[in-house]
Amino acid sequence: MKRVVDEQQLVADVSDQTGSSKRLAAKEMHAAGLADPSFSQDVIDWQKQHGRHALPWQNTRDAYRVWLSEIMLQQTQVAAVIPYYQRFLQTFPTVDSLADAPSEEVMAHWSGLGYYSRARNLHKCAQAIVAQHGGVFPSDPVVLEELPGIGRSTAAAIAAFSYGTRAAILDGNVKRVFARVFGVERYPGEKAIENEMWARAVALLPGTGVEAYTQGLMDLGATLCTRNRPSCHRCPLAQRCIAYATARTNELPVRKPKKAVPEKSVAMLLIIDGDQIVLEQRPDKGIWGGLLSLPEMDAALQPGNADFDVAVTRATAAFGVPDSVEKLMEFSHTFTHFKLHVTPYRINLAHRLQIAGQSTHNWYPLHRMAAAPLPAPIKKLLLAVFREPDLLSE
DNA sequence: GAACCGTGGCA
DNA sequence: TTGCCAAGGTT
Repeated sequence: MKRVVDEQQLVADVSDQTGSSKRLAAKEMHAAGLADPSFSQDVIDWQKQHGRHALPWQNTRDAYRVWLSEIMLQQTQVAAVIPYYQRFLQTFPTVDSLADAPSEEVMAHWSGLGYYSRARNLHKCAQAIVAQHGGVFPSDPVVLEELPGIGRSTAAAIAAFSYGTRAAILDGNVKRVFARVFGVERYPGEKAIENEMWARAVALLPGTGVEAYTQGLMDLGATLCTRNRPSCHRCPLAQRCIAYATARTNELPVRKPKKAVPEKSVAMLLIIDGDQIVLEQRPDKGIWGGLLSLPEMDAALQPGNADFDVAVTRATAAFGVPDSVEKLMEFSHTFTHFKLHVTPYRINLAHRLQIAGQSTHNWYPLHRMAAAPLPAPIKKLLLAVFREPDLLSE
């Protein structure tokens, strides 16, 4: 009798999009009938036979390696991560070595991978593991989730792969698989839909074998249940998939509602003296946070304009007297949420000042560009200027 | 809830 | 070429 009451309460909890009863609701969903042991069994059987078993971060229970891979793989595809993961691990083989490393070296090893707050949080997290956990990653996802850069899904993945802890992930792969299998008709980014998916993720967990199950869900999403042209004929879940049964794999999951992206413009200065160039440290907040980049200027200023000359003089004052200013080829870089137009100027100095600039601006030798913690498009620009300076002149 | 935070690949 | 997307987390 009480069970019936609980289930009715559960329905209320699930439809209630606010409040702190989400996880309780997720557990209750199990009793409500979302559980289905054959689901996890099908995933596990498929993973063992057809899943991926040779990725660089697999076949280990070293929580440091698992953690590193999970952070790198956030919003990033496997193929892009592999070379970064291998270089990173070679330089920082243990959590202690990473915790002790200088920030600039950590950022340099992340340069080009994007979402740089991940690298800063990674460094902070390594130091927290050493300082607060004796250098050992916790096996409890609730404890892991307290660490910087680790959310609910990443905590579960680390705990499952490192320690076999029975915890549910909910990443882009799982959302896509669930949206199709269960015929979810609304955008999975919506909070209510995401809560519903978390409830399913928890209810569908296997009693044992959470490692193969978790890896299987990821592998299904990455190799069969892809965004375009999914390979349903090879999918172990096809016979229970609503999208497949109704020929709607192309419509599910529902796409994120798109919005117009704003555009910004900026001028960047290549202040050059011999084989050295001025770089500035960007603040942690904002785009390219924590990386080195070029000094910037208002893009509205144009050469020949007096204000332009004033701005250039001011920007270079700490480093020397400008001799020539040459406009280089403009380029654009599109981010997830805005488009940036860049006008680079090459400035040669007539007189290099000996005094050091502020600590945020420093001379860098050109031969160190490739190893510097620079944003990808800026590194590309500087390497191009260094190798083929004439190609970029206007 | 919504905005913010990168980059490279691919259709 | 442009648009869309990929093993999310933080503010």
